Amino acid sequence: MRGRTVSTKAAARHNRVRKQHSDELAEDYVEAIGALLEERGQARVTDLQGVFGVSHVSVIRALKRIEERGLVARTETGGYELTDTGKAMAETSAERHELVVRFLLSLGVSSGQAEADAEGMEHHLSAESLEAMKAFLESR
Amino acid sequence: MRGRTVSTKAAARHNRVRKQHSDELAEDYVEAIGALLEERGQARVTDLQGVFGVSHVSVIRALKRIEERGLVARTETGGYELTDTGKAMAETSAERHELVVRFLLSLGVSSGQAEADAEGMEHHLSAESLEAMKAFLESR
DNA sequence: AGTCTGATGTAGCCCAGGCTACATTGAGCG
DNA sequence: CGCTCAATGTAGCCTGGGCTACATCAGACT
Repeated sequence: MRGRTVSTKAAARHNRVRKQHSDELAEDYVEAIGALLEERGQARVTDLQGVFGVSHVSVIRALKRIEERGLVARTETGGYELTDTGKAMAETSAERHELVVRFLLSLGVSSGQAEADAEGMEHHLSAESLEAMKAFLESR
Repeated sequence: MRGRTVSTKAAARHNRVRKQHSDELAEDYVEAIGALLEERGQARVTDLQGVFGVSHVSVIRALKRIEERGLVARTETGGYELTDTGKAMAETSAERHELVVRFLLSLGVSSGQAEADAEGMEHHLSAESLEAMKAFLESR
């Protein structure tokens, strides 16, 4: 039942997961900004504060770091827009999210739970696993 | 293709994911300690340092927090053992890990990648999704 | 006994992601 | 014109998870 080995490979995996965590926030932000731009035509600090349920200060600081990474930029009107890199990331992110949700739904998971689980999982799936999920969806 | 709504529910999900992250380390530690105890009969700071590839200081601090949460306890000989709560968590954790790996393998994901992805995903799956995966495995 | 080495622990630093409390700024309105 | 209020920004603090550098401490081996 157990079979897992306490190997040195665990260290590499552990590091990979930590790195993924540091990317999650950036992905969540570009995804949210992309959605806000589509729905409301603008993405401001206050909007994002509402989305994530954190203080406006946390939003500002997060945006600063994400701006430094070249994913978003300020507009003249005080809002935020996505750079090309940001747009690409938002698109991939949204597609991946959709895929994971559809996959979970096809397994019989309820809609709300599929959304919630996808939110957590989506940053930890390799291209290989995503392809496998896609193939599975197409094969049914 | 998009369809996602920037709802207030996003805030709740976001918070849930953050909480999961704070639990991940604890789960990883009890899981590793469980495996070490099985394989070597002891779990010391140095062993865990090797497992996770971090400094012994990080291990000590993590263990301190985990000890405060009642998951592990010091042995007379200087090592660590699992409390009943810790044992239960380690067991669930290991079973869940196994399940996720088997599930990914059954989708056709390669063994190494399944291991790696499971490591990241396993902390973000609800009981409902895990059940769905189990059902899927049994139905084939 | 003395020394050397591995394991453990402490002090103190960094960064990210939270927070509250306090400024500033600008738009709308009486 | 001036007031108010919402949005934004700054200062400064907390926690968790990293780190290096420096102390112990115990056992092994001359």
